[in-house]
Amino acid sequence: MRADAKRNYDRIVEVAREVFREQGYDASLDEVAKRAGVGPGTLYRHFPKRENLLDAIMQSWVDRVTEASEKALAYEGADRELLLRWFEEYVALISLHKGGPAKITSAMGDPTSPILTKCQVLTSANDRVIERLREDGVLRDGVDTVQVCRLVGGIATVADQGDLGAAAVRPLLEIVADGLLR
Amino acid sequence: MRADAKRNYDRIVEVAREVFREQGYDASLDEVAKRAGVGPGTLYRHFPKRENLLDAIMQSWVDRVTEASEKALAYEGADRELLLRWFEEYVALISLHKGGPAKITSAMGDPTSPILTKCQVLTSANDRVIERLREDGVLRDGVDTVQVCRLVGGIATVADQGDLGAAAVRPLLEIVADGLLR
DNA sequence: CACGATACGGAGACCGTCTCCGTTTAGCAA
DNA sequence: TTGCTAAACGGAGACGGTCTCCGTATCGTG
Repeated sequence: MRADAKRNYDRIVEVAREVFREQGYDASLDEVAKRAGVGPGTLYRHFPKRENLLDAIMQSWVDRVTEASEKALAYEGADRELLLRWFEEYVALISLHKGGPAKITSAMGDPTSPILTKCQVLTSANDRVIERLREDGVLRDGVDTVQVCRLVGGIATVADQGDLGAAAVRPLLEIVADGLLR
Repeated sequence: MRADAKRNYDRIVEVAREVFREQGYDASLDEVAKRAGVGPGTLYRHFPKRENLLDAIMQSWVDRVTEASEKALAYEGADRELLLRWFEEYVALISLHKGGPAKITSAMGDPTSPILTKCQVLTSANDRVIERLREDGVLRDGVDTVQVCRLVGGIATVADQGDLGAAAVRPLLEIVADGLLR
């Protein structure tokens, strides 16, 4: 990659992160290009689809994810509380941008999604928490990771779309947690 | 309303129902106008916002909703099964169109939404079921109708976006139901 | 420094939303 | 039936977003 290309690439990602946080995932890409001081052509060459840009933005995000799951697993307390803490982290992680919960949760079931690999990091982080509970023998029978992601992702999605705060989300997570534990 | 106006109004609603079912809630409105054989101006005069058109489409839907809740309440069996049957009806009702679950669930918390009144029909139908369970003393403490709508709406939303069938949705509903019952 | 590969960026095609306003029509009254 | 007016129509076009094409500029190597 040529030096000027890399400069533009980095700058676009940086600006896009800012713009998406401000305006959500459907912000204008020409706007991103303009703010980054490049032509739309340049942006679309580096990132042919909107998703490719999102993918690039998420590089730093994957680190956070693993970190969060490790933090949750390190918790020395009741299983229910461990699960709830993880759920809250999970919701926070996918809600960093407006529209994130819907985007990420639906990408999980779509093998062609460009952000699939990023989502898999999340699913496997979730899996570690779920496995731990299964080993403790406190998990409902027949539950799999994907189902948990869908349930929590669903809550995060409605919270995102309805501008609900953590206080409104917590009881919903508790209901799901209690449904998952035996 | 003049006769020709009414004719066009009705025709637009009819066509829109068809187009939305085919292409989802973000189908082109000019396309709707074209298929209805009217100019875009006519469409936008009758329905200044996309939501107004959705609202009109939903007139027949509200009848289905009350019917469904009555059917659920008439069920003579275990509370858990009653709740699950209602949940399945609920999901089906809001998933009639692609994008419906997200639209309807987020409209519930938005007092300015033009489809608010339609959603209230749904919330109060849900409320009747929840009240029945509360009277039976099988409901978890501190649960309110809105929370239930959000949980089930969340599941329906991810199912809608991920093209999940009833078979994948059922276990999720069971988990939520068990979390809601004591 | 020269030259080929690489990257840039803007003009513009395309599409959806929505408005403005000149034209048409319904429906009433004489 | 005819004439009139308020109501309704509908299409041209402004606007904004997406994305492409291609002539131009730049990098970095020989």
